[in-house]
Amino acid sequence: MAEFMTGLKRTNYCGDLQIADVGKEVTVCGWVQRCRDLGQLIFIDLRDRTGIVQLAFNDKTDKEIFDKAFACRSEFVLAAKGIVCERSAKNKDIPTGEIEVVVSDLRVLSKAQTPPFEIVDETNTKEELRLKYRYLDLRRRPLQNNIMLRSKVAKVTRDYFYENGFVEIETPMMIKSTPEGARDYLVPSRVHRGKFYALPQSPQIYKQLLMLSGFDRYIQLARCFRDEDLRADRQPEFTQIDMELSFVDVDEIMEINEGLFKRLFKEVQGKELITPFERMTYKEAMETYGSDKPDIRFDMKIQDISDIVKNCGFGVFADAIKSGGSVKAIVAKNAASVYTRKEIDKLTEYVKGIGAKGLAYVRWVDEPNASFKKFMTDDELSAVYNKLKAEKGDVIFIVADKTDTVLTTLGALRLIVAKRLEIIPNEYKFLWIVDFPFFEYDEESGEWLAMHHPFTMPKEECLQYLDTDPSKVIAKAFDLTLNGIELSSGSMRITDYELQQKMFRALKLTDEEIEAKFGFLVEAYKYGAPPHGGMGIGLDRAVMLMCGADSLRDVTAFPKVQNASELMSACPACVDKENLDVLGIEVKETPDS
RNA sequence: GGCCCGGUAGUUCAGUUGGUUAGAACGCUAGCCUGUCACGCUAGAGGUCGACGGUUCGAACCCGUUCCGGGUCGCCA
Repeated sequence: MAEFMTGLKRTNYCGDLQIADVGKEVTVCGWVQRCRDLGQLIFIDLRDRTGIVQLAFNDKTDKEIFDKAFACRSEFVLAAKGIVCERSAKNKDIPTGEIEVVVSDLRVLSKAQTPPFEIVDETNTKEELRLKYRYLDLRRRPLQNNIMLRSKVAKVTRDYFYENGFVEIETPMMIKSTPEGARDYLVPSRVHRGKFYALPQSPQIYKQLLMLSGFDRYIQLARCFRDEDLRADRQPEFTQIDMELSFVDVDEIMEINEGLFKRLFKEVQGKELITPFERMTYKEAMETYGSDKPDIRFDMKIQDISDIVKNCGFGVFADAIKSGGSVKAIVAKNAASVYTRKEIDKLTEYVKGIGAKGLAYVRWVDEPNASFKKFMTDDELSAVYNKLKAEKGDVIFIVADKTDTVLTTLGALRLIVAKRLEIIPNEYKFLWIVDFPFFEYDEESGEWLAMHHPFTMPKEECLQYLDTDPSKVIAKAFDLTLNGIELSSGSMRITDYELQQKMFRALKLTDEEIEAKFGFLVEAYKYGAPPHGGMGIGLDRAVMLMCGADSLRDVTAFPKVQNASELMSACPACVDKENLDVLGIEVKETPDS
């Protein structure tokens, strides 16, 4: 039978007690980390979210309490009252190692079964098991720290925006499904048979309408939902620091966000960030890093050697250029010892998997040894090495294909190689990507689609190309990236009715489609709209990077796994037939579970 | 949906060419121990080898199917 706290009240957190507290009578509460039974002495490490403190029990002092301590096991929940004493044998390795609590009143508030895995900071236990017992995994120090850091980020974010005159407004979780973008999570309506709500992919439309209502600076820590496949940095539900500002242009939105990150890193990390952050156009990012979210903590830039090899005897290179593509390379410095023939073969398999036809390489151990050397003259080879500034010890990777393929392949390769060579410095490199193209050519349909969303404002000087050459239209859209991860995405919005109609027409939307999808929004803009734009910052990703975590699962209290289920509660799950009947839904196949 | 990796005690893993009773460490249980702090010492319990089917005299091991988890590509305006 568990005991109660009657007559006791917690006075201190475990981790807060110090040498200065010696002599004080305190009451601490927490979980048993570990018991050390020395016969006539027992030590119990008591843990709460602040740390660990040692409880000391002596057989001779109080037999009744000693026997209680003797029966304690890992993860029992205790309240202990006692005097803080200086230890005779100190432990310099832990913050509370100079003191201990000599217990005069001990309550076993809850016994505990042996947990399925040890609750320790460093664990090798498989994530699957830890996720099934997430509430136990969350007792572990690293996860507790991550979750508390996340809370602090949210707090500082609110402080910052409130101080800057933003209004926090909640937008609905049940909204109209819009067919653009990611797949929606749908919620069937009981009242309206056959109709559905959608969970928001972002509060996009609502925040724009709030600008029309005059709230001119809006902020929300918004829950967002996307029914797409997961990745380490992608959860189906996530939190976005969502904002929208009126009477501003791109620069001011960027500035506000730089201010936020400066503040966050200072208050949460104790780090000074240098602002403004670097900026790079989308075009430059793609051409030099093969990515719209380049990791600029290291170089290994993509270089073009098309000119040198366009007439060479190596068909793969020459043909690629003849058919409008290009030949480009990255140079991995001092990589020849790591990248053996076998290792390079693995990379070749990898690039084939992501769409390239193959991978040419030069492995320079003593002499440059090119995989294609028998097809090219010595002069041509030298020209390549000179152009790339390759040296002894380097490995050159070359891809020849359609230019897009070449760039994305080398961009992906660049990251893999850098990770393998361990040349990525441990620092924070923010980078704005600006001047995104407005349209994206879809090979399948042969149509130009909106790269961002159809309400994105094009740059004024590009409007002339709307009808003639969509590829030349640049959007007032920008992303903020950090260490190769997209942190946030923003844009200015179209506020002019005529221009919006023009954009819809450029996107080949019919009047019926416009009316059905965005009718209410289009109408709203007829009634007076301030110029406005905004951003959404992936809070989870930002916290992940600040924690140095590899996965969003490490910064989300109750995350979902790759197939979008939650292992602890076994969600999603079947529901009662009655519930379905009310909704008019018939499930054809019921899974066995 | 494609590709790659993994699943053996509570946990993390080892397991030879397919061969007798499937091992280790940690954890757990019990005993001893007055200054431990990853306490120490002694003893003990603990296994549907993810599941199903096949090959074989014999399967943790070989083959097939399937389930679960991870990574990745597609996807993510």
